[in-house]
Amino acid sequence: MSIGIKGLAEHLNLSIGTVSRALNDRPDVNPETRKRVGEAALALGYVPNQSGRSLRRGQTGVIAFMMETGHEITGQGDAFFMSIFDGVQTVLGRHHLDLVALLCPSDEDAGDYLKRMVSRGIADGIIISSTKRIDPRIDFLASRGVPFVTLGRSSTDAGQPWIDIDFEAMARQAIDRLVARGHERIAVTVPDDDANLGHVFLDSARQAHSAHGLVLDPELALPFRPNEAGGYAVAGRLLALPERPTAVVLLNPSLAAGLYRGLSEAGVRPGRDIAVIGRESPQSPYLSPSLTRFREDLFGCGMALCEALLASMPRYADIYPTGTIRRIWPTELIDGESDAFRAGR
Amino acid sequence: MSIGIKGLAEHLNLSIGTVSRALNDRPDVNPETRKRVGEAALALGYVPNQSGRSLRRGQTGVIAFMMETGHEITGQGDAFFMSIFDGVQTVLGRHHLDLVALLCPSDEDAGDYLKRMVSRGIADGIIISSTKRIDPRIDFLASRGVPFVTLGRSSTDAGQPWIDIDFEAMARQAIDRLVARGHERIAVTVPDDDANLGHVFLDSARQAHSAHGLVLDPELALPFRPNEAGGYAVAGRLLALPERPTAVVLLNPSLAAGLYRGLSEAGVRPGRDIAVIGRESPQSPYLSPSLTRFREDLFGCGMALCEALLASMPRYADIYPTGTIRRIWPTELIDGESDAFRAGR
DNA sequence: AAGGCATCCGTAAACGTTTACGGTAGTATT
DNA sequence: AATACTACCGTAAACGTTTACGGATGCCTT
Repeated sequence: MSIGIKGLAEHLNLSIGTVSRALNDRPDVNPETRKRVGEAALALGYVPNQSGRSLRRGQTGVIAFMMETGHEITGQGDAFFMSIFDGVQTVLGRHHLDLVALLCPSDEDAGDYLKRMVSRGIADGIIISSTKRIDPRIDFLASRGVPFVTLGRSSTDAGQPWIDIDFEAMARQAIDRLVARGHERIAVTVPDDDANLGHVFLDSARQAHSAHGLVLDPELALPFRPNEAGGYAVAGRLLALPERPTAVVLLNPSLAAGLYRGLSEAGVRPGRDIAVIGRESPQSPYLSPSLTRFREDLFGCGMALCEALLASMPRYADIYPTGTIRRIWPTELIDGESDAFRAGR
Repeated sequence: MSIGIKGLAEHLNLSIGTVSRALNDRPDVNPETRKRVGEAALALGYVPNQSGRSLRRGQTGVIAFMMETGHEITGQGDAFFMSIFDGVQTVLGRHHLDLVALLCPSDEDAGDYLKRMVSRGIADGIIISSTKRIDPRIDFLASRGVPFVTLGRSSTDAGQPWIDIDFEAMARQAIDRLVARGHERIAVTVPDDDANLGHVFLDSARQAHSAHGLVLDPELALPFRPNEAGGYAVAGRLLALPERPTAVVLLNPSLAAGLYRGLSEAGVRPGRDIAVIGRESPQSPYLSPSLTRFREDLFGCGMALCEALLASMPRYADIYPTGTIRRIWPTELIDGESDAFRAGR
């Protein structure tokens, strides 16, 4: 098809070795020759064949981010992943690495899919997200020796680096705040699958309750699907409870909009009739009444994630601090009006 | 690192050629040998090196879908891309091909990014989405000879296959319907960039107006950002118009929720005070009053997209109909209450 | 002037596959 | 029994790079 390094070398009356060195900015090549080669490459539209290069170098220059299409990327928090991608790509850019997303079909087992992609050798390192409490992908990647990092902890531990948002602090702060305002029946939301963050959040919420001498009614742990419709459904379930909670904490960014819609249809107004604490999303700044919510520096989180990955790759060991990086990523509470409602005494 | 075909061959006392043939299910190899090889491969955990294979075969077995992270994947219609992915992957699965997403950083030129990815040889075929009226990516891919298909037409035409949603019909049906209900001041929404669908939609809306002896007031073409906040902004701009339109047509699936929110804050109720026609999104089934909206079979669209791509690849020429496929994908109007409002006589 | 050194470049092997070709058996055909 | 065919397998070249090694040239040192 197009020209290779061989054709380029012939055209320049040089050996392919020299051309390769010139293109890769290696030391022992005449600056003038280097210039000639560069110009000719541009003129002839030469692009290195990545397969040949990967074969020889044993690396691809690509980092992969795995996500599942069935879960609706967006549902997990809209700008959430996009912001993280931006952070990841910022770091990758410094090393001439690129990012691709591995899109696991909804009807396929995530483990099988990952296995296929890894055996394709599509990437030098992998980021997996939405970790489950028990996540076979982790053991698999570890056994294969592929550098990887997880966004989210897991009880499946292979000693890999991870970055995770501080859901403990989130639960504690939310509960503390609500209890201080007189609430005793506080609903919390939990994912409807084995997502690890759900377990972390629920455990912490329970602990925070007992720290105040309260106990979290199991009935008040409402399962959700991570999208707007899921928030709407939560509103329905919440209003249908025999003894209505006076407050609710939303674990997922997408829920607030749907919850607001569901509540408003029932004439229940956040901040006046019920206290709501949620998470930052593209919609949240526009919600009315303004949402009291947790926000994270997701761009920074993406950067940290990427740095943790690179630090675990031998090739970049000299650039990034050694040792496996594991960080709990801080979250910040933004005051709004949605939790202004105080429970009766 | 791990075992290669050479080690496998030594372990079996076979030549690498035979092992390769056995693994690739080629005819001239003893069934028993084939079995032995397969078992040994499994036992030793052999996985073919994709770089070596690609180098030799000249293909990667991967199809790439390019999107821009800056535009917020979700913003362009949430489940929109996810449904399309599902369709694409269904077809790809039939040919042992896989899908990856190329995530162009928001701050990088889409053309440059694509150029890098193509030169990486990361995929055998490329799908590009969100085509612009003038889209340099198209010329580039054509000049490189990479098989590709676009989701969306463009005035940059390189003879490539495309699939595009029927925005003409959408504009026509919406305007016809609204005019029939007495509306004469109908606002339409258009993307705030050079997206091709914006041009198509606006042109058709104009034609539909003149077919009824009306003219579309340029002031009523409201620019939008493709997400919920964009819908909210549209509501604001719409209500601020000196002479308020009696109807509005939303081109993007994400707009309706934000628009509803904006309108409701101003006490304006869709279907009672203004007619609204939008597009299907994950939220739309839950909106109240129910949204009159256009819906497409996006799963099927993804399949068609993928088939159009494969049909343009010599390798699959015998499986898919020859010739470059270009299809306008039908859209369907779902009745709701949001456009019940009839303009005065 | 002979040796040493630096600079630049060519040679060839290697990365892990695939595949056209030829070779060796064994079996069937004349 | 010579021939032809089939079934299976090994050999080796090829894909497009990178890179260790050595060779050639010219300059500087003694």
